[in-house]
Amino acid sequence: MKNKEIQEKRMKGYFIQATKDILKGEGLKGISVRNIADQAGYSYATLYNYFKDINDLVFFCVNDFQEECNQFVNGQTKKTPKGIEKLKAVILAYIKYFVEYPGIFDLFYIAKGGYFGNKQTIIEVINKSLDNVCVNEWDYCLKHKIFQEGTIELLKAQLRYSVIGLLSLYLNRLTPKSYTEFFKEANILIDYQLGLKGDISTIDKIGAL
Amino acid sequence: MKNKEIQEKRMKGYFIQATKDILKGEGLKGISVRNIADQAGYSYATLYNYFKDINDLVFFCVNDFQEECNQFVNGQTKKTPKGIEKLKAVILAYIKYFVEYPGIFDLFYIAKGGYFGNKQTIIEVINKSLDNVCVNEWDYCLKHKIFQEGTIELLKAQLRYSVIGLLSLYLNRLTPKSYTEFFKEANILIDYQLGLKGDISTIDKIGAL
DNA sequence: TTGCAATATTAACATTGTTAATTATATTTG
DNA sequence: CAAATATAATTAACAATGTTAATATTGCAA
Repeated sequence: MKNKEIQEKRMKGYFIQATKDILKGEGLKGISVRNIADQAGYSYATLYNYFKDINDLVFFCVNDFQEECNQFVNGQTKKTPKGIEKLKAVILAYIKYFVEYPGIFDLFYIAKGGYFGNKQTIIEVINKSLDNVCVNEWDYCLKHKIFQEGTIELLKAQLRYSVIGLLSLYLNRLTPKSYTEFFKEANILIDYQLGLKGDISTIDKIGAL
Repeated sequence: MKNKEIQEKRMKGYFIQATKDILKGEGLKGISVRNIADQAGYSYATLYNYFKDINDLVFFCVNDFQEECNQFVNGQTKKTPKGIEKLKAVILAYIKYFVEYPGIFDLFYIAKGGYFGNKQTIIEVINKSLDNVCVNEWDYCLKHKIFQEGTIELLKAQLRYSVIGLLSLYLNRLTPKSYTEFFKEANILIDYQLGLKGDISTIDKIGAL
């Protein structure tokens, strides 16, 4: 009974790994049952012994990618000293992660979840994705009274939405046209929202500076 | 020679109308060559006599929908007196339009443009979509010095991105779960960004209130 | 080793976009 | 007006997709 479970987990792992590789490489458009099965070294129908359908499989990757994203952001920002500037650096690193892997952005924010009303946990992960990456920084801001608690909630929401929108337009609509422009736009936006670069935005922030 | 053009335009119109009807009804997932052709009263292959491929056809709808959106917003807000409150009302109406027609949101912001590097004009329409809807209000704000010019550009960008992000999460990920919650969230967000509801956000806005 | 249960594979189907071959329609010309 | 030609629409066909059913293979217990 235990062996069975181990083997099943292993098999699932092969398919999930194959799916992740494809997503990071070719992106969502490279995803197909046959492609995944090929990459995993099995026949396409075998996949259906372990996953209800292809969406079931694909959305298994979300947790892993969120974890990877966290580590990526950590690596990029661990030397940055705590504070608003670090918060900004974390958000920019988060953005960079998805620019590097647009397929993962599609998976998180673009692909239709459709009928995974059951997979509420995965939706939760996606919804809290940016907050999750920033959690330590927000805590720091709260502890050091850089922002008021209510303001933090507003900023979280605002950043969550605008980061998604920014990435959507860039990855989907090539607007701005170059990465340089895009990155500058991201900087301006975050600076403005966090009250950096002389553009003092809220009374909270006036107190903080 | 002229007849030919008229007829061709008419034929294109039939397919475009069919596509628009499907997008407004079933949404993007209802779009298929055979479905469109059925609705238009022709065979599926006939479509290829008038459009290079299905994307070519679909993206023809963008202009019409943007126009329709403008009128929708106008109808919803024409009695609102000019000023920041009207700007807010316009943005909310814009959001409502896409909630009513999620398929159009998909078309504008979610569907992959992929290889329409040529269709730059359409990307432009999409990118300027919200600015376009708000143009009169921004003019009013500028003329009446409600915001400084630089601030307006920042606010435009910020609103553009966050509205797209907000709609993405709601329409794609059912977050927030109910329309009521979603609408409240939208209100809070816009209030905060525009400095309404006592949450004075920028020095500009302090001057304006 | 034989028989059974679990698992993997091939075959098959329906649906997609797209192209080629064919038929029907319109237009031009004698 | 009738025949020839050009134009436009349709059907047939193909490759790729997701998914299921039928078949083959494997691993294990008696």
